[in-house]
Amino acid sequence: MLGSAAELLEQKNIKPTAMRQLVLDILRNNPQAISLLEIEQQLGHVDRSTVFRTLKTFQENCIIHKIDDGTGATKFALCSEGCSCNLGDLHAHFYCTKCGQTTCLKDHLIEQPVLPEGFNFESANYVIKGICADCR
Amino acid sequence: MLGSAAELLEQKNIKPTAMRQLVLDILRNNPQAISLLEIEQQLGHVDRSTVFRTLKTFQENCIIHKIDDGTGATKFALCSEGCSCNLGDLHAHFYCTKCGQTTCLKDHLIEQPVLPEGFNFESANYVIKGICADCR
DNA sequence: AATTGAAATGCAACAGGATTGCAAATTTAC
DNA sequence: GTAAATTTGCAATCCTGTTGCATTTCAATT
Ligand SMILES: [Mn+2]
Ligand SMILES: [Mn+2]
Ligand SMILES: [Zn+2]
Ligand SMILES: [Zn+2]
Repeated sequence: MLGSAAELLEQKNIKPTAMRQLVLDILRNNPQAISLLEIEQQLGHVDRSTVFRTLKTFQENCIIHKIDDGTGATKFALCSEGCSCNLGDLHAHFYCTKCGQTTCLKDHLIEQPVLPEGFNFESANYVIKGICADCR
Repeated sequence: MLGSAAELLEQKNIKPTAMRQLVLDILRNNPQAISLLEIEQQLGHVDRSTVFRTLKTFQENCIIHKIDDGTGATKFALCSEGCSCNLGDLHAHFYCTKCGQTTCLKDHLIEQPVLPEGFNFESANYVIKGICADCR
């Protein structure tokens, strides 16, 4: 893993502002996917829209990917090194119905699906729901 | 397929009120998954919360299943005859990024996933995104 | 160092969807 | 027919995401 958040940002040609470094640090330190609200709370007194736009920038540059786990609040997780956010990087996610945590299942890659004639694949969101190991 | 909506409801031990029959008819006549708002609009002057609770009842009784296609608005589609909403009935869905339609891919069944040690499977939401046959 | 233009931020407001409390109406049970 | 339970309608609220705009920050240029 790269050293500082600033280094990672510069490597992607993103100006490493204070806010961006803080948000990225949270994402890096968090093993699970987290929501905008959770980031906001971990940071304390920050502006929601700034964090929102920060996350948008990160997504556009494939630093993080988003997961729609069905809770209504989009979750975000760090991309792996070398990720290009294409098929081959896409993986399933696990949502624990007990603790509400959302986990990247990096080993569970999403394969090119067989679709009806005329349908064209672009991307996918695969969320598996159940009870996680910590909650049993 | 069963005859009237009323019959289908009675078979599931649900009181076939006027509203429930109307909502069920819309769901049966619609080949694609639809949102609460779309149902509301097709019905004209109905109350959103009543439709909302109707859909909740239908879900609880496995008459319909819900799909979170990432648009922010939950979609609903009729369950197949004999559906128990368990593994074996679960299937993927397709969201067209051009026309916004969400389609049941009934042939694309969701298999029991291989999960990390200690994780327990309950259900899944698998949405494939791309361009549908009508939009090419 | 001052100027200036671009980028980022903070604040406030708004949009859209989901959800609830509660009273009125309808249905069912006795 | 009366009482209890269910369903409905209406209004209000919550929650998340998103945008407009003024202000600030930053970096390049003179
Ligand atoms: Mn992930
Ligand atoms: Mn379906
Ligand atoms: Zn858990
Ligand atoms: Zn389409």
